[in-house]
Amino acid sequence: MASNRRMGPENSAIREQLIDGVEAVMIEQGYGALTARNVAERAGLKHQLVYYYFHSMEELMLTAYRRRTDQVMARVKDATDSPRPLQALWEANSDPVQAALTVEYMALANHNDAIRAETVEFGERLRRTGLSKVAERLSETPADSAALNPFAITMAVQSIGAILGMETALGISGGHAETRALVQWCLDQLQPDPGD
Amino acid sequence: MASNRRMGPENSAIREQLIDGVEAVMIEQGYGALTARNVAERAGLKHQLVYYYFHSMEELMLTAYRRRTDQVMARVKDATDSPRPLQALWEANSDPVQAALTVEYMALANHNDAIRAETVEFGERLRRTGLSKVAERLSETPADSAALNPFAITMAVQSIGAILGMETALGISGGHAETRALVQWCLDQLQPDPGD
DNA sequence: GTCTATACACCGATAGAC
DNA sequence: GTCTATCGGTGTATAGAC
Repeated sequence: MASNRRMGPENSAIREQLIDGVEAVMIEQGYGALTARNVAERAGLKHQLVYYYFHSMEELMLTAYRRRTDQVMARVKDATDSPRPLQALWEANSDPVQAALTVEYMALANHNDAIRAETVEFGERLRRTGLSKVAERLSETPADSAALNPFAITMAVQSIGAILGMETALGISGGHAETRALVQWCLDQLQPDPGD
Repeated sequence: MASNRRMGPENSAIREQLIDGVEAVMIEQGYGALTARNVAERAGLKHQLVYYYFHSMEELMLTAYRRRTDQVMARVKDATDSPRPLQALWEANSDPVQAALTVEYMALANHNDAIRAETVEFGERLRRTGLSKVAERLSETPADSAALNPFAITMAVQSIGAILGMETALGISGGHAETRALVQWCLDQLQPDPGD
């Protein structure tokens, strides 16, 4: 199984270019087109270099996925540090390009054990991260129901934002304006804009 | 372009078996594994039969997709005919197997023009269909805000249900119980169960 | 209707030259 | 570090025998 092929260093610029290539192919052609030849060509490199820097395509994919989850996590942390964490989460969550990539990785996760394991761990961690500051702020406003659980509100906001982004990426727009208005109304009830 | 290859009839049982094969492969291995060989083998047939009943893999995929959208549409119509259309939509929308298939087709739609066109048309139509009865019922209850638009509520319920299903399919469960409680609370406010 | 045989392209992965 | 060359395997699609 383990071959004794020569391998390149982990801090190489070429390595990063290959990972960039994975994301480009993923966005432009989808996970089905993730081949060593496509990825390398997209990065202006020869396809054999993939196997100099990575043991397999699988390893390259997983490395690229981890780089992305780190970036998303950082963005969510920034959002929750803002004065209106729910508002920030909402705005950060409906970018169509990110949504298209998310769909692609979710589909991949459904059929690839390594990506799935990473996705589950990341998904749970992401929700907890988004949660803490939201819970803090939410406790400052009078809740009129036990149903207004911070976990649930965070998930609702993230879910609606995610689907809005996915649909926008495809070109579906029916009901979007109305939905944005509804969410905004809810957010304003829960955490009034200090500027108002 | 157009070859004059012999083609089988459109009302053949083998045709349906091939379409069943597409869905099986889609669920078990993902759209990346949608090859004539895989699909036919899954249906217990030789791969050349694909090209006797369909002009191309593309045509087979599109045919399978249309069969599925018809089924989903029928299910949503049933839901909206129930006494609590929103409640029915909610329950019909978070099935993990369906959600996994939906993710797969959304990813495919992002990179395949024919599937995308079909998805956009279907998505807009599905939302309008879910909408009519919801609007009707909603107008019977006193609305305390213009934000409670039927379009928006339908989309919110469908979005949260879809993400719940997708995450469940992967194995993510954090916050799900809380979110279900929140949605149920909202639904009960909007359309109280006549049985209560 | 269904099969064998075949075309040609592309895949992951490796060996070894430079 | 990066390249040429190569392996066996699999993909779509077609022609033609049965």
